[in-house]
Amino acid sequence: MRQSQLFTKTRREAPKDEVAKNAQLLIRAGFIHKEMAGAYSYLPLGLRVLNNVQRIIREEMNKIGGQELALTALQSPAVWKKSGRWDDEAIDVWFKTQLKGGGELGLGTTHEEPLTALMAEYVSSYKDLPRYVYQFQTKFRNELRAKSGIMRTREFIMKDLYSFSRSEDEFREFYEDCAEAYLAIFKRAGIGDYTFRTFASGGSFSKFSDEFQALSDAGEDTIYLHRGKRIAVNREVYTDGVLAELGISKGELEEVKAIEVGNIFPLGTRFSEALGLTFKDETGAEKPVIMGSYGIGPGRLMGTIVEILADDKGIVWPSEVSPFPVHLIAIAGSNKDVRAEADRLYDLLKENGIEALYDDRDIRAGEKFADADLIGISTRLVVSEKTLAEGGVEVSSRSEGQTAIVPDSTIIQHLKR
RNA sequence: CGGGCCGUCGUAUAGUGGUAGUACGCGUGCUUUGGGAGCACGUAGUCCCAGUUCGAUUCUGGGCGGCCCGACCA
Repeated sequence: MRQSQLFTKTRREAPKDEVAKNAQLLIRAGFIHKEMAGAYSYLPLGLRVLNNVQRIIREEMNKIGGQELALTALQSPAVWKKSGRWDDEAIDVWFKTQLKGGGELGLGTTHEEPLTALMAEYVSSYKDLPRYVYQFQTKFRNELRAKSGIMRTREFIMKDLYSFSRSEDEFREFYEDCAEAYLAIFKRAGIGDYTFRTFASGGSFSKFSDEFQALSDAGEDTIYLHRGKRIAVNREVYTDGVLAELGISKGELEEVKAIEVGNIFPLGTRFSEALGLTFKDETGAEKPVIMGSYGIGPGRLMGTIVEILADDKGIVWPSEVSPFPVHLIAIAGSNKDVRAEADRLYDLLKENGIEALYDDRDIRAGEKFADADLIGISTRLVVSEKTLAEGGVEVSSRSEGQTAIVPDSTIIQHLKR
């Protein structure tokens, strides 16, 4: 896309009401727009990143047998009353409203109840299991305090997958598969080196759960980390008993701040029993389905990437999530040859299926470079009088910085490598 | 929900009980053109409602909104 046509603009300064690095940079670069506290719109560049994050997650979920669907955000109280979670005592972040004709309605905070009820219509035999179902859905949570930019908002998209298994062993097997898939996701999203599977509390549903914690001072959580063994423990379950179980001791652990980018946990039969999701086993006995729940917030993951990888000049997107694979910059001034060569290159990239953000604007070089650094597209191509004279294109990566002149006859090969 | 701080052009800031200033942005023109250019002219603002006052952007009260710390966070 031609940058001259992009409706967003970069800003030199961050708005004073944002302190979080992720929000400051994403707003300055034109990726997001704050509508109100805890609610951000995604602008063209931001949406492209969000879609890339979701694509990675979708691919990895499909690999382990996930089936995608989309449940509604509007929630009927009926199913929640069955599980006892309609009560504000049970879930205090409900956004509730009324129908015109009378009757209550909730905006989904999570989707265990409706999906369990839905599955009950289709699952009746052991032959119908196991099943793994997920969605990307907007969640609404009336947080007392939204904070940290896009990390903790009142409206956000969540990938939530639910597993439906016949036995504890079958559940366990998928649980571990999913943990592996999560690590693959965070690796592809560029924060693999910083992200650790972390032993955590199971809250009200089970004894334990696993969080995926990305090391960052911007994090809300404190974890105790054994880097060598890549084992981590959330502070909330940092007890001698847990450490003994994991075979580690306090002395070998470091205390670090981290962002929870994913969480997987067993649900047992808590919801299947409440909502009548059962199956008949081989002997004809009726049994409740064993469930698990697996969440990742794509928006929070996007914010985490910014928090961890950004430098003093701006955002640094890993190639798989970069809004465009290539940022093509023309330093033309009034030189028509440079302009023509940049146009030609832009078309060439397009013909080869490489989408570029093409900075064809009539502004000075310094401003283009500053904007490119801020926006953070992973690969930069520069065309100028200098590169024209050298018979090539200047290529550099946002993360590493060094530049190289690549002959324009081999540029496509070079980029596809 | 407890505590604290804060609302001034689009953005960031200064200032005042009596005509609201600066920078960036935006517009026009000329010059400039590989790291956020220069000059000139122009554009645009005191969150809302009361109260005090001759007069409130400034003081007082209320409202709305925002941020931070804590609590909370399947």
